[in-house]
Amino acid sequence: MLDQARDRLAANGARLTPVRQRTLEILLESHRAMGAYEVLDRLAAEGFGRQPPVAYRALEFLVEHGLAHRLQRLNAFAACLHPGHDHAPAFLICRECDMLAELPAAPVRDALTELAAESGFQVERATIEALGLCPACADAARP
Amino acid sequence: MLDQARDRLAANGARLTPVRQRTLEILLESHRAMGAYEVLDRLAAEGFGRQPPVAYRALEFLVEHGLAHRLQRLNAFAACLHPGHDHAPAFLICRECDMLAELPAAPVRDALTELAAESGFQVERATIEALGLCPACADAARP
DNA sequence: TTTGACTTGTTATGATGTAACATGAATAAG
DNA sequence: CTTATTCATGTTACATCATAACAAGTCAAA
Repeated sequence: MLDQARDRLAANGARLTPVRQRTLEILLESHRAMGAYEVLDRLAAEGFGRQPPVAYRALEFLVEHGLAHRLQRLNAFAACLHPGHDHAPAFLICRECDMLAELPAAPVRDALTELAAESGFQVERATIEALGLCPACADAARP
Repeated sequence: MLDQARDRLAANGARLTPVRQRTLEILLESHRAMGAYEVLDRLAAEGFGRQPPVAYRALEFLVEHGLAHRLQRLNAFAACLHPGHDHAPAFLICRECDMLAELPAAPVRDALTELAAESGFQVERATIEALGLCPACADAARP
């Protein structure tokens, strides 16, 4: 896995330095979603730097090169535009103006639940969010 | 909209107090995704408390009662289990053990992109994450 | 009208993330 | 080989997001 990673990086002119490699190893070994500070603790314990940017930079690098993923958690709020029905919509968030749209996403959600069930995973809550351009900002961006 | 909200709450034995109502109004007026501290600034400027819990409590209340949504952002990392193909999988995250699974989600993603396109929204990146129980933890939970 | 549940506010702290700068290592140009 | 340049790593300091624990006030019902 590491050799494979090194090759991919070399092809892109990027290097798998010690911190980066160790960071990747830590993620691979854990097989879990890890917070940046958890990774940082491990790195620091092994003699690497103990300040947040050390971990964040290594992680960002791995994500940039397709060797790791960044997962999500809570961070912003918006009024529900269609209260009343028990709904769990998908969100469209404009990266320019932060405009928010809610999309009925029951089919998408059901597909996901079913797909997960095939591997024995019980979905309790699903997050479906898209980042992109709303019609207005897409128009404004066009010449 | 507010009357409707008040009715819904009354039916549940919950009250739309001034802070809560104003918080909902702020979200509704903005039509955007807002950070909790942004909401807090508005509340404080209007004579409500100026400490974080004031906003977080009101927001949490609205979310609990289906009047607002909580959106997401970056917060955790995991090794990519299938590097190489240009892929943007869905994630299954076990809430018990943080185990992570990647699911090929191209169909789900395409459905979302198409659905969004119907309202003129251009999807650039989509986040599909499910929280629930992995098979092992589901077994452990069973008696 | 007093009890008890709930609401609002506070202080304090924890958790997450980034900007800006100094130093050191690797690579490429001469 | 040596120098110049780029890239990596580490630091300090700070910005942003979130919650725990407690005190005081409000409201409805017994």
